Amino acid sequence: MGVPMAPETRLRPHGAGKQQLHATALRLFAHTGVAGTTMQAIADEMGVTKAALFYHYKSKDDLVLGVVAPIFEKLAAVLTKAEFRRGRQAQLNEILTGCVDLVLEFRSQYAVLMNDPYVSRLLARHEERPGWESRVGSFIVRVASDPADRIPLMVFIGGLASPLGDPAVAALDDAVLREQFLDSGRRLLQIRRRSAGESTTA
Amino acid sequence: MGVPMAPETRLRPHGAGKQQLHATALRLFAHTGVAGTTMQAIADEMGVTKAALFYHYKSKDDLVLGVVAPIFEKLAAVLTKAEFRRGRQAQLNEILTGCVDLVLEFRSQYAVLMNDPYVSRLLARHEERPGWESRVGSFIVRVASDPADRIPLMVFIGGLASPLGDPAVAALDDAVLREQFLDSGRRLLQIRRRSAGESTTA
DNA sequence: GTCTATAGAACGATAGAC
DNA sequence: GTCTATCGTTCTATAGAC
Repeated sequence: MGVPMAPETRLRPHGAGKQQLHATALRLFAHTGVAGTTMQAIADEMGVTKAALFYHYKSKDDLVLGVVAPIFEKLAAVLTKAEFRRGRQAQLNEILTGCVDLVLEFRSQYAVLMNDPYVSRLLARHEERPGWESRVGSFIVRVASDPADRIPLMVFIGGLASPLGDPAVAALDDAVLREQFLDSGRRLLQIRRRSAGESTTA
Repeated sequence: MGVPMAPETRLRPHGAGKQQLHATALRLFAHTGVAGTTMQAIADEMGVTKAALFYHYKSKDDLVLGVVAPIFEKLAAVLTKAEFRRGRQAQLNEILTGCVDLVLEFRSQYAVLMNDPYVSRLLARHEERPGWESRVGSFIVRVASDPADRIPLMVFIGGLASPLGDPAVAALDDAVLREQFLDSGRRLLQIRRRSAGESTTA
């Protein structure tokens, strides 16, 4: 899904911090893909030269990791928290609320982490990292050992990234978005509205 | 689909046709992304040289178009068919069944068409093409003029690509997959099971 | 229809001046 | 902390032999 180019968050050539670099890189990653975004393009967008970027990050992979690391860590936390829930309903609910919060907080970072092959391969290459894909994958397998049962969950986790690609949707209030996402997830995963406790039907 | 298959589809360096080229390119596109897949990599995978690829396609963009064109055309047909339905329920149902059929028939092509930024930009650049994104986008707007109402539909259309990334899911029978996808979509979009008629609640 | 060889541009990344 | 300049590699794409 395409992403609306932001109205140009240009910054002064000198004195730019990692904040703006992250934001600019993320915007281009979401728009052109990580592999399709060159260091030159990021530098041009910021009004600096390529060499300035390599002062802050020793490689492109390093920059990509810097951009996706925050949401990666939080996703891992959501999975861990869900692991400790007893019962399928409670685990699904934890995933539901956790992922919705993640999407709202990180927006396009969610799509980049979930959909961009460059990121998947980069994280898998770093063996220190647990490899988020196998992490998410093995979690899903535990929640739904039968492959057919995984489908709604995977549709939801993957589908969450799409709506925010629509500018009109992205402009909605967080409260409205949260309610819509949660409702969609509850219907898809067939979750009762208040199932926070540990008692489940399973 | 009346595709003229050569009686002997051998995979050795010489004699490989566009069939194998499409299949090989698609596999790499799905795995590494279009921007991250070089002509060299495709050639290596097929056991031929780069130059051989440029005999069949005059450019990389041309190859990409060749790979995604079939599903692109069919997606456009699904949208057109849905446009002629009267009532929101009937339109949603048409989209639901059409997209599910598309995913099952084209598999990873669906994910590449929907998720890869290279493809979106390529199709948008060709003004002869309607631009599939604006096409899908404007259709969604017609079905759900309120942005908040679009969310479930976009979650579904975008989310359909995810489950088939799991090998265990991809190995399931088409019939099982179809049933799971349709059930997921009906719950998400709140579609009655037999809503083929034109009467709706709206 | 595939090969070898290569052109010309763009890539990630580095060195050294300021 | 950013610059200019450049290195070595890889990219898409082409030319010409077979």
